[in-house]
Amino acid sequence: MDVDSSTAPILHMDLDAFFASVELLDRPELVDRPVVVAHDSARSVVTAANYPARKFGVRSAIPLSRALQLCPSAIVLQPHFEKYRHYSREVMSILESVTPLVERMSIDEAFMDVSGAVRQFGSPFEIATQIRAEVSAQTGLTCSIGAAATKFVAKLASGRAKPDGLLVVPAAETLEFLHPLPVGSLWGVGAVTEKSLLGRGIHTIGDLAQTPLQVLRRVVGDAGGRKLHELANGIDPRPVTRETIEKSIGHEVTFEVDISDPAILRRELLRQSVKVGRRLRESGLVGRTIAIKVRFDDFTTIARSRTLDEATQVGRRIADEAVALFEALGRLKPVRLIGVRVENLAEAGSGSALLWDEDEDWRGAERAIDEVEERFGVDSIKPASLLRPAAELGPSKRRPQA
DNA sequence: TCTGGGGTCCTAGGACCC
DNA sequence: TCTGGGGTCCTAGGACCC
Repeated sequence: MDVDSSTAPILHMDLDAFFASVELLDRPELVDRPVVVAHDSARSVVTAANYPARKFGVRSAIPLSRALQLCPSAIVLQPHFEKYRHYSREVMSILESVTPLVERMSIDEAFMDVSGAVRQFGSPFEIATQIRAEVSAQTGLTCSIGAAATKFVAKLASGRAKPDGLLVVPAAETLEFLHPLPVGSLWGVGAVTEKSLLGRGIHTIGDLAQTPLQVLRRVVGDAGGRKLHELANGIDPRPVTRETIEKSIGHEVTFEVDISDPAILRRELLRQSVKVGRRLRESGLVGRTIAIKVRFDDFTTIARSRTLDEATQVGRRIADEAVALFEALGRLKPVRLIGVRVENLAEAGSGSALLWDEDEDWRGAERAIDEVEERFGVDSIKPASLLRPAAELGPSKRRPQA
């Protein structure tokens, strides 16, 4: 193929239906059948769907119950995140064998800037072709790659190439490629923004490019307006950069049934705080702001946070703050979701901080929680399962594993 | 149909300082 | 006595992404 990709050195690689594809490596007999990856629970949502399932309108993030209505014959497989991390690492190291300039966006996506690799490996088109072949040979997975002059055009291009495709958008063809696309496909335009843009007669990225900046600012705010205006005109100066330090670490849980007992909610906050503390220590980080999030049965959601004088990585300290924030809420509606997050992160040792070693009393308690989790699984100390005797669970939602 | 869990970024208002 | 503007930090809420 004769494509001039010399002006399209930014690549965006996206693994196709990643979680579902990994599961299907072990279940090749199911590849042509609709398959959905989701936790087997009343309130779970689809985390991945293969292409046969998508034909029925099944997409990730829709409720599993809805997915099974759309496609009653769908086979539901449980997720295995450790496996996904393994395959992700393998694919990322293929990318890094071409250039160190790899920016991981998520477990299944990455940007690369191959400007510095063309002398050794050939044009961006040739590099992308090699990567796709290598990924397939080494993992059995397919991926799609977009190549363009900027990150967000490369990302749009990989989306258009799916599944198992490659699309090059030379710099000179950027606007021609961009302008017919619907506004909703633009990065940063979600359901809410899309609706208000459509309401103003702005349907395509081309429409957006012609909309005065002031109008956009009114719709999506100062920063958002400027961003949208630039993107619609093909401008995106963000460079591909390697990993940066995390900004927050948190955990949250949606209960299978709404919870009103504050003792159960406090215990869940404690469990999550311990996990957050452990992750902070593993990353060598401390955090100064402790935040909780509570979602009620009517789906309204509130957040409360407090910034400490001294950063911490100790589960007990996090739990003390989280529980205090929770207690200050007073009487509550039944709770659907609760979560803990630590923000304002810094490297441990970079300033005044309460470190793990200084809080020995708590070690025993953290170890006890670890042991329970290890022996009985995380679910066994999740409030929902404690509240729901097996008899109440009703007929299993699990599909026959054909 | 009834909405996960991991995050990032932006806005707006108030406190406080100069 | 009243009034200012800029800057920074903190908190709450919400849109968005994968």
